[in-house]
Amino acid sequence: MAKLTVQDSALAHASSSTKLGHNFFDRPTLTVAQDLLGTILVRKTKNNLLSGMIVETEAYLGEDDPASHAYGGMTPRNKLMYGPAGFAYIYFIYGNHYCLNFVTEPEGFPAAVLIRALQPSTGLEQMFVDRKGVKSEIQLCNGPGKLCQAFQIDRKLNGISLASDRLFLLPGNAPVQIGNSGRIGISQGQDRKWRYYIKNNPYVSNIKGASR
DNA sequence: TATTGGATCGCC
DNA sequence: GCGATCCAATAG
Repeated sequence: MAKLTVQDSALAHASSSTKLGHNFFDRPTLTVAQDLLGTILVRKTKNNLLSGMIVETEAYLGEDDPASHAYGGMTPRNKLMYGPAGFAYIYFIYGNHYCLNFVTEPEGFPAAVLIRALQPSTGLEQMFVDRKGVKSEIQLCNGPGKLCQAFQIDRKLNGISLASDRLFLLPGNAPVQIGNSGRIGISQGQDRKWRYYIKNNPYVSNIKGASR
């Protein structure tokens, strides 16, 4: 592992009291999606410590949201969305990529927040290895599939608790300016402007036509 | 069992 | 702009 800075060491030894806990996630999903902006995602593997600031999220909310996996009711795949808040829901998409979500709201109500982009802060050297071919920091985590590749997140972590030491969140350091828009890559539900991002942050995913 | 299309990405 | 590539969900 690369040498750690003082700040990285603090991440590595984050106590359970500093992590965002169940009561952070067990709230209205649109609130959580916005409050996640500026928080720090931490990933620990056997050999690596990785972290980054969340700069873009999307909310998927209820069985009547036509863009949600929970649209039309519970299935084996979306079952986690109905479970208690504070767990990771990770799925495989388009035959190539994983997407990371955090389950929100009380048990029984299906909802989650998709993490769409991060500003990487720890472990960039390893991220460049895993994101083969990427040239600039900007491209490491500026998309939901990209950040899963950079953070070594796949189906093995599906259902993991965010109180675990392998994947957790720390509070942000400063308030952020929030913008919003329709969600990306969906064919229905564009009337719900449930994508949130940090204004003027260069690590937000670059989608043609999406507002900045 | 077969078919369809997807909360994406990277190359053309 | 389009193909890759796998799998969940649904229909038959």
